[in-house]
Amino acid sequence: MGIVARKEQQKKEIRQLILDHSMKLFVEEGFSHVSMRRIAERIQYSPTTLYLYFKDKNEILFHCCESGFKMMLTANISLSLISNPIDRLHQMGKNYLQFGLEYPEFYDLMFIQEAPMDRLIQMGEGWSSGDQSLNALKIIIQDGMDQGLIVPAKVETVAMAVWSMVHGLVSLAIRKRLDKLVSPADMEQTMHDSLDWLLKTLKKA
Amino acid sequence: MGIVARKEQQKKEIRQLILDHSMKLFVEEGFSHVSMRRIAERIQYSPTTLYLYFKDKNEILFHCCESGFKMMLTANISLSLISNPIDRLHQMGKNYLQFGLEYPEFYDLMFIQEAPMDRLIQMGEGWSSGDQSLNALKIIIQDGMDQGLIVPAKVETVAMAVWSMVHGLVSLAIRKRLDKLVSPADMEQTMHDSLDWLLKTLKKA
DNA sequence: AAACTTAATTAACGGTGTTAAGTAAACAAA
DNA sequence: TTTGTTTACTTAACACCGTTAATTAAGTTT
Repeated sequence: MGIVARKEQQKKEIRQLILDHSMKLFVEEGFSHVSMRRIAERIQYSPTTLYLYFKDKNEILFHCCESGFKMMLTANISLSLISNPIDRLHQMGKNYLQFGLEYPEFYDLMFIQEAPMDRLIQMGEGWSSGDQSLNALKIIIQDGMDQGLIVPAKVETVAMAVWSMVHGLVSLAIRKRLDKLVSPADMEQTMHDSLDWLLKTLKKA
Repeated sequence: MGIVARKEQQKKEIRQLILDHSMKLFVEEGFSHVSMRRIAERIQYSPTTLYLYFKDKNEILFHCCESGFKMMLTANISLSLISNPIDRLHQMGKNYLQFGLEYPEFYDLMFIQEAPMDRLIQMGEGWSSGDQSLNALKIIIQDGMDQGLIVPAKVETVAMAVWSMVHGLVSLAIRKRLDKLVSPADMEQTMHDSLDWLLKTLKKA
């Protein structure tokens, strides 16, 4: 039994090796340059070996996606120090923008590409990391309403509105759609201004 | 001279033929299934013939993109009948959501894919259709502020915020990221609720 | 009729995700 | 210890993709 356990350990190690180098490829050379053959080349294995550890490319992307969500969650741990719901929501938004601009390739994978979602839908359930962030958003908004700081409304509606705006900002920026609205130099600032504006308008008068 | 003119006319007709069938492919089989070879197959030409009429695939995508913007503009002509800036902005948002949900493949091309923008950046200038919609948005917001209906702020900031939210809604929906927040049956309604909520919060108290 | 121009083609290159078949080493049973 | 079997991996191949170069066939000009 000791042998079979060690074998499983080795299998896990190679799985992780594949994922690690996949993520490195994202960051270093961009999402579009990540192919099964390139990943294989990096870890000095044949391309087909990857299929012994993952069903297909989507499964690899999905796991990289998961890592992205974990990065996002760890960036948000300091949020618990902020007690005021509005301030916490504001900081959460800032973190979201910062993450998107700092790791555009990961953001792409997590919120824009359809490949990882195809895998997710295929699995049926789960996506704990993603749900977790979403729940955190809903709870903050609910808290804000309970404390009379946010104009009351259906939580899902406001959550969707807030998330959509920050996602809209990041995804339009990543896909170069904001260039005609503001100069590249002012872009990041204006994005944060828009977030500030939302938070201000959100507050109960 | 008559002959050379007719030749040019024919060249334009084939160009248009390529674009028409490309757009049909989008609508009928989805963006991912549009390849040079598939387009060529549809118009009964060899794949390489396309390169006699367009520089590369991005150029075809860019022109399809342009057609998408024209569709959007014609959907917005009735806006001029609405005098109240808030109402006009609201209807503009509704039209935006409707367009995105009705023609997701076109929306994808216009606001999500990077291919058409690469072509645009390569050309340096232009993109009149896109700029036109953006200007319309800015003018409405400016009008609203001038008439004291919208809380005053920098126009670019509010325009970016509003656009980002509706784009966020559509793109998250298209990329299946809203499924965990609301059930598919309630999605369209909740998206409109979020838009309504924004317009309500936007109004000057 | 010969020379030239144009429009379209076939063949090919290097790339992609993925599957099937083959190989060599490690292990199990005789 | 030798035989059979499982395991880990590779090579070869398929069917696509965007794109370029070379080639053919038709039409126009001289």
